[in-house]
Amino acid sequence: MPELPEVETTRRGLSPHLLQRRIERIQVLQPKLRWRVPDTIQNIQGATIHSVERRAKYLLMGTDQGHMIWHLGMSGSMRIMPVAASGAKHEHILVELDDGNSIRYRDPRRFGALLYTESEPLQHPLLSDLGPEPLSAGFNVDYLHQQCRKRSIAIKNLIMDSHVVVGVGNIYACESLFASGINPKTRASRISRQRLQRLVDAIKNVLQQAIEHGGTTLQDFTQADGKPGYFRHELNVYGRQGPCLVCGHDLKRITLGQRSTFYCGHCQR
DNA sequence: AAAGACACCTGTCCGC
DNA sequence: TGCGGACAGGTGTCTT
Repeated sequence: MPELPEVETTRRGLSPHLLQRRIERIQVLQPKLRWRVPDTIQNIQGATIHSVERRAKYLLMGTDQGHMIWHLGMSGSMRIMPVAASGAKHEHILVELDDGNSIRYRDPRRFGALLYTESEPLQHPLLSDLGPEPLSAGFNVDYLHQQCRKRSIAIKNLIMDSHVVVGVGNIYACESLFASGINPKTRASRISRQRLQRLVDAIKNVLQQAIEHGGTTLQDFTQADGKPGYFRHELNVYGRQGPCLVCGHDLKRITLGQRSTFYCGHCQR
């Protein structure tokens, strides 16, 4: 579920509640996530949180006793709640802080993760081979053009490949391609540099707008304070059927890379 | 090396 | 009301 804007929204919501807080206790109620939560996570008990960062869709919490690496998978969310608050269904991990608050990690489908490392988290095998951040200067038309050379895959699949660029999931891939007028099935190598420039701009724009709206809530996602994200109302093609909002032709729904893909056959060529 | 299929898990929705 | 099937925001790993 959560794509980059939802993870960034979560990071921004959590950060002021966590910085300089001491971790009193970690309760792992359900260790079976994407990977089993390591027992070494308990090493972090008593540590003080000094950073809350994001890389791709991973949330990184740094302490003086190692780093927590979180992933929200398809259905994960994290909230700040009083330690005394009763638990909700599918709340798998509770991190109790020294101010009476706690982080509540909830993830019905359990595709998410909590890992622990005492090394530099960016060196972790899961993070070390990732492509550039989409909102960074390193993600530009020169880079994308280079990545598209000799690639026969559909452009949508390419921009969803985290080795090419991180953070672009199914919703924002569809929306970015609509905004740049590119058919999602187009083979990457056959798109002109000029159109790739439009795509780069669209990806940055869509992600930035989504962050400003607090992300997209379809079912599970909540911000750290429990509110949903409001970008859903801004979606032009994802999850829609019927007439295109721009030209009025019927929107199409196909499957690409085993993911539902929404687009307008008239606006996107 | 690249591309595609599959697995992991639970909940929801739709048709019968 | 119940049941079966399709589908859902991700991504590492395995097979072609």
